[in-house]
Amino acid sequence: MDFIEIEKKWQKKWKEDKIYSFNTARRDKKYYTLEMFSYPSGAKLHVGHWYNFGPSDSFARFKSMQGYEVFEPMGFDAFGLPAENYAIKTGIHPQDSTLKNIATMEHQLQAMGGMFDWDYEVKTCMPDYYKWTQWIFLQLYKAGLAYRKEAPVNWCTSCNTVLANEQVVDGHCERCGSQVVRKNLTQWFFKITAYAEELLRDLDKLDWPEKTKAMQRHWIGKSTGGEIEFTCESGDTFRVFTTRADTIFGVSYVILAPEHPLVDKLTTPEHKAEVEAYKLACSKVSEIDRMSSTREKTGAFTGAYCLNPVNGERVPIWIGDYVIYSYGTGAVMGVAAHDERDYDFAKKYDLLIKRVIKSADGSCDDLPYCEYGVMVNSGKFDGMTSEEGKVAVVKWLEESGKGELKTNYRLRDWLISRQRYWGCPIPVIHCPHCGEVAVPEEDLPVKLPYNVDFTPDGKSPLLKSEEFMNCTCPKCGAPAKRDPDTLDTFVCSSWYYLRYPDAHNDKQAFDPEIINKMLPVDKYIGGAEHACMHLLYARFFTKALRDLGYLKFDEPFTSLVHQGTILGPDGFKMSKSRGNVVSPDDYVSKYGSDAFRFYLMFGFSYTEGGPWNSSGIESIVKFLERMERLVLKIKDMPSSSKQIGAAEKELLYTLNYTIKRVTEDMEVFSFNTAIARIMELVNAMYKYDAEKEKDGELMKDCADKLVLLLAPLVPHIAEELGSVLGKPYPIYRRPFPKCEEKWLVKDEYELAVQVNSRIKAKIVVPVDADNKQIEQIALDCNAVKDAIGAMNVVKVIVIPKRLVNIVAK
RNA sequence: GCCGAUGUGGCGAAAUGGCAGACGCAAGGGACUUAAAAUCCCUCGGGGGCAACUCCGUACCGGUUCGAGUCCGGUCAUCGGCACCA
Repeated sequence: MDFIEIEKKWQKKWKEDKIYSFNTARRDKKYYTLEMFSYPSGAKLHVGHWYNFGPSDSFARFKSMQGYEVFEPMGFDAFGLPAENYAIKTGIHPQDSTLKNIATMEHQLQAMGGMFDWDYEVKTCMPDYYKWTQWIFLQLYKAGLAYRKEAPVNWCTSCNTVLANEQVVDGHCERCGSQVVRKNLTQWFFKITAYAEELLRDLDKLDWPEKTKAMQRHWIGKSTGGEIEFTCESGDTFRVFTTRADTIFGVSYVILAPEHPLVDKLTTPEHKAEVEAYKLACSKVSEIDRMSSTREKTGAFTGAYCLNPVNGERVPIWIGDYVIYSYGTGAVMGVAAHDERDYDFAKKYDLLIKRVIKSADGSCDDLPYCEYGVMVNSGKFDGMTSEEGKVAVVKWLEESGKGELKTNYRLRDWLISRQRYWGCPIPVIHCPHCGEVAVPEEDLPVKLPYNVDFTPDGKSPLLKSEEFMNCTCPKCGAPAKRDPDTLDTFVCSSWYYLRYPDAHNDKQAFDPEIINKMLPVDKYIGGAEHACMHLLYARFFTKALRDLGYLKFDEPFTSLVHQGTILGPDGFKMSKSRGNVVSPDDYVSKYGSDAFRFYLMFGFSYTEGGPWNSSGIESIVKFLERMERLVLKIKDMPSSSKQIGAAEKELLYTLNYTIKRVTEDMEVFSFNTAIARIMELVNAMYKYDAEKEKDGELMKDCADKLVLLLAPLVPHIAEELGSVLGKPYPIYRRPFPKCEEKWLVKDEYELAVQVNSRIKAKIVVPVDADNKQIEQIALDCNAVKDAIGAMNVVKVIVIPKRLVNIVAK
């Protein structure tokens, strides 16, 4: 069989017959399978795309054969930084390169032979899509979920431009090598923190990998404690967040983040120079480095003091880079005796270390003592446990308005504005009279202009486009300016799954009636690297749009699977710079798309991935040919039938066992074991074929079922074989074989007998034997008797279907 | 650094706490063939033994259990994420 030829043949026919069109009349049987859409940064599909889409498509076909009306759309996440950088380097416009890449990828995806329904394709960079991205932004804006505030960006002083984290290498600009600093700009945010609690709580109802849920939980980072107000000698106040209010009598100093707005005000003239120098140094250190717990703690004294609200002690105010402005209140109290970091800091700068917690049993007197214990040197709280004290202290402070119990989240609001060209324009107008004004919905989309100078020179590229920037205020009609920033591409990808089922609606982002039937997504498949960002943002969008009345469900993705990563043959992540990139095209053109996806499914554990190794693909081709020879041979057999004997029973057992296991394995994306079972079936059929007398009818039934089992995995080959056998077309609409349990029932089975956990014998027992009988058969066995010898049997453990373990001494 | 994961033959990998290595690849041997390819059959973790058999073996150290690749504690190594790559 020429795989390449039959793939062409069936793809042509499938396309002509439009067999993969989603049947909207069967929405009640819908199964929405979604693969994370691709980013068209390279011109071609890479192995990772194949590994995501090929097996997922096989899963979708499996669901289809189970009677579901499968919805499997495809599209492109088309805005983003790489296209812009490519343009800066080559002069090719991002729109041109992106659309060209998309065209190539569409072509390749079609050659893959997936059951994607292209009628629902979306491309996020097209106005008919981003119009609705802007509309959603406006809905969130009107609901108070989008706002502006100052936030730091990576800034290259030489290129005079904002840099993405990936463009910063060891604190220096990847393009020109100069030092990168952090600089504050006014930026747009989505208030995802308003949903922190629900985003955390609803994780419990999702069928997602536990590790992904754990990562989101940590990312959201809920902690309960108290917010406590300190008053400075200058009269200014600030708040600290602490989970250990029980240690407050031991405060040795407080630390503000270097970016804290009070710093400039509080710093005394004699400390000004030192503080300024320290702030500058901090602006050059990345946040990841700042959070490192092994890095030496540094700080600078402001010269100012505040008062400890519980005992009026005079406390020095420092700044230090281990305090992050965006987390909590951007200020912490330092309790040197009971916190590692604070202890190191106090030792280094020779600050007060005062013990206020003792271990409950007095067993540990070393400092720092970071465990819970009993309060001492704490006035009226002496003797109270930490657990009680951390609440009691805050409640006491609450009476004087100086404290409150508070739940804090590590989760920060989502920074969505980018000072870049290739993204979705933000639909806001800045009017000198009216201030911030939302673009009226009827004026959407705010189109991204084509002719824009996007070379980096310190300004948002759109700022340099007169045609784009100048407009009139929708409220007062005065000349006004558009917002020059574009949206983070994660905004575009946070709702595409809502657009797919109603992709061509030009009146609305989506028809609520349709999507409330089509969503949530039943199976979402994509990389684990999205665990915290994309997957959290999409959940946030769903919840926000639900609260705005558009959606009737709480979560976008009921069930989630992460495919693993295919690494280069050297075991490292594929990258051009390493030169270890494997191109799927070479294999696909040589062996065909079926063989290639079959190999991807057989050679790796789907959720693990691993280093690429091409040696197995030839063997896959051999297997497919061996299977084909068998089917064709059976086709020409006489249809004689015969009394069911031992050989037939064995074949029927293997057939039905295979069906059962393949069904279970496909359900959980265990493609490699499903294929292993199918290989066993083929081996069993060959074995039966060697019998002198055989049942032609049985063989034909086996062959038909074999082809059906293979249909999701190698769709073109199965379609061809199905057609050769004279079976109905298309094969993916035929029911998946069902296991007939009666053939799995055996009269007896073998199990192992251990003596002191070492296998000594194999015994055969009747299938209905109870534990007592099994025990007796085991003890009667000669090999077991020899092994026990003169010892006494202490205990016999019988695990039916598994083994017997005899404990003897 | 923090968070999450992974570690099993020469290789890809299987194993609801129950016979480690299913299914394949590679390798070796054999059949068919004038020959080759293709195909088919057998062997295939390591040590010891003529053999029956026996000992060791799932990164490393320890623990729980009749029984641990699997559970618990610790160590090492590798990978993913850490908020402007997506």
